[in-house]
Amino acid sequence: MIKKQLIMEKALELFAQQGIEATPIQQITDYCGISKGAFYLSFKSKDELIIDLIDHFMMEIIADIDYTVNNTKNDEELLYTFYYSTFDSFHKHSDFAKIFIKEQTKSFNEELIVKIHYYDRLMEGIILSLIERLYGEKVKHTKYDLIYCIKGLMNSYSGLFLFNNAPLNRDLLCQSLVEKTNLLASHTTVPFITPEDFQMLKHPIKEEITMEQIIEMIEQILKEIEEPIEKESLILLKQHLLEPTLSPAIVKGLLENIRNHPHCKWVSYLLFRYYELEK
Amino acid sequence: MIKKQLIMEKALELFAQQGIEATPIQQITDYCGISKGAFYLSFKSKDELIIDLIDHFMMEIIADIDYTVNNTKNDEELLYTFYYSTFDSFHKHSDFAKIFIKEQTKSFNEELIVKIHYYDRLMEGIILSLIERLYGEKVKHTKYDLIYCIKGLMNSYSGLFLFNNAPLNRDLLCQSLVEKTNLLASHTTVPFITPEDFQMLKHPIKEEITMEQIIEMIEQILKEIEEPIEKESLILLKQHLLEPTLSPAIVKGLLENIRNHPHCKWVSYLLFRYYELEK
DNA sequence: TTGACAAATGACTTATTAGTCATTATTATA
DNA sequence: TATAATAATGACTAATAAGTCATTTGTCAA
Repeated sequence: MIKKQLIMEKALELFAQQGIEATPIQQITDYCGISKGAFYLSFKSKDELIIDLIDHFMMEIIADIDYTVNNTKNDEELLYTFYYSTFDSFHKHSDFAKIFIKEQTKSFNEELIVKIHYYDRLMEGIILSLIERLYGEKVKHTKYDLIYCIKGLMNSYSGLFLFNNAPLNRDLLCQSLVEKTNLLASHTTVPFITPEDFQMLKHPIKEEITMEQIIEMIEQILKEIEEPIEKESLILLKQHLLEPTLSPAIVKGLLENIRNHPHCKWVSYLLFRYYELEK
Repeated sequence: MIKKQLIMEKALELFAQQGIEATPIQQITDYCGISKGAFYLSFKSKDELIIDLIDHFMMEIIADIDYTVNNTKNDEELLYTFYYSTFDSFHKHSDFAKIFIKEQTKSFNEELIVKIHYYDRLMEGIILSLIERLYGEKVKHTKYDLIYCIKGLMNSYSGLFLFNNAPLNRDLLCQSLVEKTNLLASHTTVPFITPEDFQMLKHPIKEEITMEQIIEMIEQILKEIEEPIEKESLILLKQHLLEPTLSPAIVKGLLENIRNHPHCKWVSYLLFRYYELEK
């Protein structure tokens, strides 16, 4: 279903320029060169389009960052790599990042708010595991507080480069943030957010995903993509889920095959977790 | 014009609950117990209401913070006082802070975007003068960078308390932020934002205001308020602007009279600056 | 070539809401 | 009390945009 992708791309562009509310379906379809009716063959409603956009891009962004963090073996580079891949993702999907940062909540439906919360918690989870890995016991009392500092810094500086088209020195930015993070992690003695506070902001980061859900997602993706390698890899992975026959090396290779396809990032991330191929 | 105030208050409440776009004029007027037509006797349009809300509250918040900072003589307390009065203002006007944080930009008209920029720059100006006063030459190369750190921290933690009705320990929060700010100010060696970058984000913070504009504002306020003391003080201050006759002590006293009236905060702030009664 | 099926179209329906204005109610004044 | 001036009303207009569906267009197998 290539049409769906076209609509999502063009809609995102218009949303970033004008805002979501200010962009009528008609304008999106005109921009795509299709009829208004055709839109409703791909999406049930405008809200569904918005939800799909958020899911698509947040999944991709988070899967990217998490993968990068998990595959950086050298602790010295970890923090830098984290910031770098985060800003890299924001930059790559800057249209999405713009609407996401600026149009949070509004009134919108409950589903959207829950979604945004969910991805926010996921991001916090990644940051937390990074902090624990880097600083361990030293930040026992300050680690949850540190999460909010990191989020604040990221937000402040990313706004700067999303809404200013001046080219910026991403290397310097990341070095600078690494220094700041290390400073705060090493010397903070008065944390504001305690472990209890953090728990209180409930909604577990987990949300275990079942094998059935993954299979369903694979079937969905199979309908959407054409590339033969990715397609075959997905089919094999699906069969392996139903009845394990492949060796770990083959599974890992298949996952590498699909990892960089935009439609597969999320599912490959979930499968990596499912098979615990990395920690 | 008490009607205008009523509409602003009720509208703010509904905006904070449902979002601006999602709140029709009819609902606001119903909530006020007036007719729809009456709305248009007070405001030319819905956009004017929004602009007025932003002006009213931003002026009050910024005047408050600036006044507090300028009247804290003890440098030891300065940073703490700054954070405390900021969060105090956010808390006092939490409905406004909510819509302001969440609904930035959208598509909206040019005027709004310029307004928001303007107040953002004003806030940066206050933070900058605070940093310069506290750390002086030591932060020559990092002060502009520090501004973005402080803004990021404020944003991160204020979001936490605006959208979580749990009571929070504001004293601890401020102590914690003071420590963080001091850490960053004392040890940062790799700033990201250079003085040149900061200049590039142009639009001067100044925007000098003329005496005529102040007089016009006073006349506007005189139509809106009833309290006799404030009213007389304003009339005397206006006369003094046209033809200086009062001693500095009397002027200062008159300004103190109006300082805490919601409608007068901005004008009193401007007059303080105009007479340079404090630095 | 034809007929069956699917894909695509865009005029239409329905709903919402900003803003207007002729009419009515209220208040002030003579 | 009568009259003029002002304030308030809400039915109405006009504009916009989401979503529908009868009709047209395109595709492909027989």
